Amino acid sequence: MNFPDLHSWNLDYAAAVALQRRLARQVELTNRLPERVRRVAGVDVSYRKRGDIFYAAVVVLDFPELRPVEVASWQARVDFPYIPGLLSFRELPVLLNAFRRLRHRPDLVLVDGQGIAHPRRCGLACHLGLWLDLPTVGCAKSRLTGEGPEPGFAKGDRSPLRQGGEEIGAIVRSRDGVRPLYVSPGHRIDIPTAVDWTLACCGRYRMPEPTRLAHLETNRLRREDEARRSGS
DNA sequence: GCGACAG
DNA sequence: ATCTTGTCGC
Repeated sequence: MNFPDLHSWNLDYAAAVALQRRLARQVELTNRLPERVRRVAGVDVSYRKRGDIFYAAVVVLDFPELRPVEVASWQARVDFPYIPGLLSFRELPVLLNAFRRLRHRPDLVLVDGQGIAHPRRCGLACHLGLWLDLPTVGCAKSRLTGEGPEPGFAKGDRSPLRQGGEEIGAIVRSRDGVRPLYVSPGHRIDIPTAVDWTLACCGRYRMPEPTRLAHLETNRLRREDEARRSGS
């Protein structure tokens, strides 16, 4: 897998928005998953509120066992600020570098953030899917845009997430009674299938196993690095 | 101008 | 995302 150098986007707000509009046209919303999905990956990024060092991790699990089979990570300084709608410009570079260290190519990637449930239909999951040329799903813990009714109480209950006339994702109950997830396609997958895979990857926790484990790994890395720094 | 706003 | 203590519920 080869990746261009992304250390500096060198983009202002208008240019980033323009780029997203172009990228959104390349997003595919039809299923292009292999007949048999054997490996599902989850990605996440962690950092301090007041700190520019980002820790990214990608965890690959086998399916349907959902056992971790490989972990890759990367850390780097990030200067791009958090701007609602431009999250991918902040987290994508360090994430791609973590992916670059991966030996096994996953069949599907679950992302902590939105897919097409984004003002310009180009959330982090879409941007990552396009870069990696892989099917991706956005599994966000909260809403960025769109509206929809509260889904039922039971695990698996869902309701459509819409913006204007279009359906951009689903509000999904991943466990009984928990706050729902905002699921939307990232790339090469449709909405119902994105929901199916999200639920298929959920164990006894609110977050799907791939992103949940990536989150744990990312926090472990940060604690480790911070301890290493204060001790030297 | 005002409110909303993934992580 | 992170900060941060105790507290409510299974």
